[in-house]
Amino acid sequence: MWQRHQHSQCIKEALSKAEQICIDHQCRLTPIRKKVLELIWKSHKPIKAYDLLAQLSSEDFIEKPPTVYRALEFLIDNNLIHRIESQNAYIGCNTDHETLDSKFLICDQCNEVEELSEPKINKTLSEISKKQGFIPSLVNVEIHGTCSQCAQH
Amino acid sequence: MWQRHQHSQCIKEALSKAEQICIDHQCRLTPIRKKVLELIWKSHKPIKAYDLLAQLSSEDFIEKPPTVYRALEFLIDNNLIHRIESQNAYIGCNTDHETLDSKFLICDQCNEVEELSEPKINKTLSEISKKQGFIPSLVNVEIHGTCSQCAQH
DNA sequence: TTAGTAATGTTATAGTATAACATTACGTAT
DNA sequence: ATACGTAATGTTATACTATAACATTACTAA
Ligand SMILES: [Zn+2]
Ligand SMILES: [Zn+2]
Ligand SMILES: [Zn+2]
Ligand SMILES: [Zn+2]
Repeated sequence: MWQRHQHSQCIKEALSKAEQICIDHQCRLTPIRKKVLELIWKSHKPIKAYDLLAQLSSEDFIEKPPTVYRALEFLIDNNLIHRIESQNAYIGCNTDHETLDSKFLICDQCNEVEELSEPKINKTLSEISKKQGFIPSLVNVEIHGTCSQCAQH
Repeated sequence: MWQRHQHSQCIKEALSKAEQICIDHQCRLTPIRKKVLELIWKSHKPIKAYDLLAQLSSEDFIEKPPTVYRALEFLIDNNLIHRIESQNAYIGCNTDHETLDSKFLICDQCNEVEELSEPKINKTLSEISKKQGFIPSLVNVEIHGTCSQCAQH
């Protein structure tokens, strides 16, 4: 799914994107929010709220559930991360969003997740919604299966 | 989303479909499973596991979580119901499935849910998966928004 | 029968998330 | 600088969702 890559670069980019978005949205990337975002970006696999909690507590951060859930909520609201509904887990956002949508390929073998940004999906879904007189505000697509890496082995 | 209709008909159809599927799949629609399916079909809104539990306990059924979760698992495995991931809730299946997919329009106003069966969605998603070398096994689509009924008011 | 499997009963606990209220930090107007 | 309002975090408690593990019962088919 992902070629091996300098992953620290991903984190750096995610953080600077976050800084920019916070400027645009007039909100603050506080230490907790930043730390949670970093932890989430440590891999391309979804991470669970209580795993984040555990990692936070091993550093100098408060380790109570509301802390991490608030940070997650903030990051989700600003499209910096997404929730993988089928796993109760969270992953960094890898695309730019014009609409509220999150669309993923989820490998059930290696558990890596890739975000899809094909406008064609949104277009198809939006057309079908309209045909039913339904006005969509938020789209979530989760496709489980086997990624190309895992399929080769 | 739904025209007013004789809803008892929905339940009847759901039950007879379930009977048939159990014959085909060589499994049993036991009293508990049947009761849970009926309770789910009482509306076109998703229902939560613990709400089912409460309703079961008011009748002569055992009211422990494993009971209802087992019934839900059975019904899901046989494509008789689906789980709405964004709500931790369950709803009756309204379509015939060739593949493992569940696709829904979810009205955030009235909370009614309509299952989509457009093959076009599956086709689009499957094409895009393939382009990435991804082999899909299960698709979940949840579109939140406002249904046509609610949009008129 | 009887053995094997499927389904359910039962107890306990794991895992996920939020309510409610107190406190602190920050931005801004005076 | 001070005071004020708001945003963010701290804290405690609890609600909500789901499964593990093992015992018992029901069904099926030699
Ligand atoms: Zn994204
Ligand atoms: Zn994989
Ligand atoms: Zn269905
Ligand atoms: Zn509606």
